[in-house]
Amino acid sequence: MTACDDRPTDPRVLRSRAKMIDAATDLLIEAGPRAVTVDAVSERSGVAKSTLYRHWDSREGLLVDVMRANVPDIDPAPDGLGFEASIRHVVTELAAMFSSPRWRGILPALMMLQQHQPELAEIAHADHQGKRQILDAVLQLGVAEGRLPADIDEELVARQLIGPIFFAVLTAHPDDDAAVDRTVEFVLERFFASYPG
Amino acid sequence: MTACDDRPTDPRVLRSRAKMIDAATDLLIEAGPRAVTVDAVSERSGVAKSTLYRHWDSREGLLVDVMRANVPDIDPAPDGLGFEASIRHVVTELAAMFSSPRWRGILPALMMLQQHQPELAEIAHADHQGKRQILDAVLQLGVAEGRLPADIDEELVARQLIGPIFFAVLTAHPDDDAAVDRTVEFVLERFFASYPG
DNA sequence: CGGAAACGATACGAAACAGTATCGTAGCGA
DNA sequence: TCGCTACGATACTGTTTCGTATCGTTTCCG
Repeated sequence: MTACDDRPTDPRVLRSRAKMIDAATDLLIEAGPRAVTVDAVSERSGVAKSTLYRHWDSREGLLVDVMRANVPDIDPAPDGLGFEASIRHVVTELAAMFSSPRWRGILPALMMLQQHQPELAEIAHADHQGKRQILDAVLQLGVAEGRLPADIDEELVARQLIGPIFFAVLTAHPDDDAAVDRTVEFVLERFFASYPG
Repeated sequence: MTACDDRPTDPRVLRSRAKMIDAATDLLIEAGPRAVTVDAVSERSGVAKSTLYRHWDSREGLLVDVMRANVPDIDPAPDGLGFEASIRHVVTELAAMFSSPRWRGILPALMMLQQHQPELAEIAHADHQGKRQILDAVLQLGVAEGRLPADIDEELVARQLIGPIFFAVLTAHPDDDAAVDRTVEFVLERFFASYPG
């Protein structure tokens, strides 16, 4: 008997929960958080409203789990790849994450809602930290290889690498996917130019 | 008799309009766009609901004008300042804009709402273009001074300069104002390092 | 197979919200 | 001062939305 095994294993629970989160996610992407109403989620998912309230005690709670379920993961850089290839890998991975239509549709809502909902702010912050950890590992690899100064400020470098891509995604027209690719190339080019090997 | 002088000059119109936009702005900043309801704006502003519908034909229209009224202006770089001082000026100005509590409270809402409201997307785009024009002028000054290559891609450089600041504002904790300042310094430092004079 | 738990369907209440309508009042400008 | 226009107050309709309650049915799991 394992401790803390309070995860639901009943397939009925998992099924209905997944259906509702999927429906809510679709609504969120299609028409924004305003469209994620209890009735709309119930209708779209085919799950009864009463069931929804058996899983969450309010609409807010559902929205929190919708965000949690959609925060994307990225692959950390494989071991033994070397600094330059590793950082290329991570930045490219991050750019792909930001460019994915799914996350593009959700991220702005998360950025806004987190302002007035501490629970969502935590999710956003945890996501941020998770990605930072992966990037920091690569930067430390750069230090170990003597390519980066030992006293490098990882936070500032992270902003320098991710900021332009983040900015491009939130401002560029949705059809202009090439913009992000160009930005990635430019960012990396300038990064290596300023920390020459 | 000037043509196209259809701007309302009646002080009553200007007064009530300003009151409503102010109230709506406060609500938007305090609790997000969901809180900007017709009744709430009416109550908070002290202006009757019927008057609100004399000015706008829907809640959406009001929200559009709220955004329009709050898009911040920045000072363009003064003439004769030279390239390096000019770009410092513009980037600092942009950072101050992003850091202002007012715009910090509104920008995320604009970023989100623009996804499903073309009118707001236009406002965001026009704002972006306006700032870009100011920055581009400074970059062209750099080209004229021989500090930047003539074939410089202004869009990419703009993202490089603004992206990290934008990112810092939307992710950093609201109380950490110093983070933006550090980012500005770092961005400029690296910019001048990679385009040495 | 049989009990327990989850689900579906639906109805319901209360409040919020958008938008309309009416009418008397107040303020502006000519 | 006088007419026109904007405004305030308020009531009202219809819809949306949240959240609760009930009860018969299905589904899982031991």
